[in-house]
Parts: sequence; structure tokens; C-alpha cells
Amino acid sequence: MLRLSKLTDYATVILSFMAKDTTAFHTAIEIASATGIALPTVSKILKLLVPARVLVSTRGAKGGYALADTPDRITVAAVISALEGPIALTECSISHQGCEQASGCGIRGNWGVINQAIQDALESVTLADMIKPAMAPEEILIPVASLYR
Amino acid sequence: MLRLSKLTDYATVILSFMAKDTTAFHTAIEIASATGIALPTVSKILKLLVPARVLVSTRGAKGGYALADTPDRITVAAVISALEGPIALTECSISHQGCEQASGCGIRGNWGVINQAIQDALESVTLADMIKPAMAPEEILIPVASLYR
DNA sequence: TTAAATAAGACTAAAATAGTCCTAATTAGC
DNA sequence: GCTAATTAGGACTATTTTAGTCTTATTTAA
Repeated sequence: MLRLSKLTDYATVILSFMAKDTTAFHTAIEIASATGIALPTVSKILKLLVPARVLVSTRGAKGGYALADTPDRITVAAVISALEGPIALTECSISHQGCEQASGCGIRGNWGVINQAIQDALESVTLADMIKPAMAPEEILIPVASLYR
Repeated sequence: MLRLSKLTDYATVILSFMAKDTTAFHTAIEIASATGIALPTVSKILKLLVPARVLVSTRGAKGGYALADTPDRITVAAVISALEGPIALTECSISHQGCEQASGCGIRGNWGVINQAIQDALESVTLADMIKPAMAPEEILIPVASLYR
């Protein structure tokens, strides 16, 4: 389905909650109860976002997590790659080794072009954009049905 | 990893083979031996591409599969949605029902914007583009590392 | 009538993902 | 120092998805 994992989906919910109060540190417990996502899951996601430089953390009593930057400087691309690894549609976009399609596969380079387009799209959207009021969903739903006409 | 399935990857290999001889009908056996992909797998992919209007099929002796249109009119988006369903990054982009994040999720609409951008990127690339000689891979690899700086 | 081919879908096995839990390390406050 | 609160790290299990195979039915040319 070309879809990202639930963890990434949760991550955007968590980050949009945190973006409402940029400076403060939030504990995992606080975030779990505010978002309704199970605590161990919240904790796992928060831990993944720290090495990716999306969040910063402080240990110990009065510790917690905070955004590493302002919401307009945190891109969706950064969040996705933190949770799912490099953004690349095909295996051979990451590494050219081990591709067994000896003949008939002169395609890799062109996948790269597509990957780049998607990368650009994801980098152009920031957390600040995500927390803006949503547009009417009807206007922006993808007309998938049209593909089958 | 925001990546598409192997089936879709195989599909592009199969279609690029077929695009070299647009008019002819190819049997599943012929395609399997030409591409090196296992026959049952080739067969499965070909069958998925027929209802999606990417291929047409003829049964019986002298039957086979052929492209439903010229390569420049078959988009990557059509191939992906044939094999993986609607192009939508998050569950709630497909259906707004059953989203349990009652509070804190004013995000759906904005995912739609991202989905649309990706959709556009995938629709703008056709099978004809894919079979052009690939550019040097080094030039187009996604600079993932830069996300972590 | 027979042989060659697709159609449909059930089924199995493998892999990825989600989610939970436990133990260690760190820090503020008493 | 001691204790409580909190993150860090990683092991582990269960679930779901995906890949791949197989069988039977249908269609058509010769």
C-alpha cells in the first residue's frame, strides 16, 4: 500500500502534541495519557526520535523529552527516516550490491528520480505545517478510482 | 522504510521487458525465463495487472499477455496501485472511519497534502521513462545521511 | 479432441512489525 | 547519601503482512 508504519503515524501524533508547547519537557507518561497511545509504545517512539535529533531528552527526576528545534524546522522526512530508515522505494535504491536481476534491470537509476521526488515532497512539509488546521478532507483525497477508469 | 513490495519491484522488471516489444503477446513462461523471476510469481503479478488495466490477456493456445497501452501512457502510479492498493501513507487517508485518536489528531487533512504530492510524483513517471537508459546512480542517490546532521 | 495457455483462489512459509517487559543508568530533591 | 522519578538499552513474543506455491477450472487454436 506504499504506506508508512503505525509507529510513524503515532510519532506524528506525539510530535504534534509536543509542538503545542515547544519549550517544555514532557514525560513519556504525560504524552501517553494525552494522546491515548500505550505507554511502552510511546516510550519506544520517543527513544527512536532522540538519536535522529528530532527530540532531546533529559534523564532523571524532572526529566523528559522536548523538541530539538522549532516545529518549522522539523521535516516530515526526518521523522519518517528516524522511524523507518532511509526513504527509498526499492531495495536497490539503498545499495546496488546483491541485485540479481542481471539482465532486464536497467531501472535502478530511474527509481532514483522517483525517490528524489518523494524525498523532496516529504522534506517540504514541516511539523509546523502538520499542526495547522486541516483542510476539508474531501478536497484533498486522492482520486485513486480514476486510475482504474 | 516507506518502500514498496518486491512484487511491485518485479512488476516493473516484467513490464520493462514487455515494453521492448509492445504489440506482441508474451506468455508467462516466456517472461519468467527472460526475467529470471519464478514462474508462479510472474503469473501472480501478471494476473494482478489485468484488472488494473495495465495489461490485457488472451486465454488458450497462442494466448498471453500484452500491454494495454503504449509505454508512455502507463504510469508508475497505476502499477503501484494495482499491486499494493491505493497510494496513501496513513490508514486514515483511505478512510476516516475507525480513527480512535479522538483528541490530538487534527492531522489527517495534512497527510492528504503529502499523499497528493507523492501521487503526483508517481503519476508523472511512465513506463517509457523507466526504460530509458538510467542515469549514473551516484548522481541521484538520496542524501539520507544529511538528515542526521 | 487435445494441448497450451490464463483465471481464480486456497494454502504455506517466511519475514517484518508492533507491542511489551525487564534491568541499568541518571538526576533532583530531601 | 538515599530515594523516587525518569530515560536508556535491549531482549522477547505475538501478530500481521508478504511472498511464494500449488491445484483446479476455463478458454481457445489447431
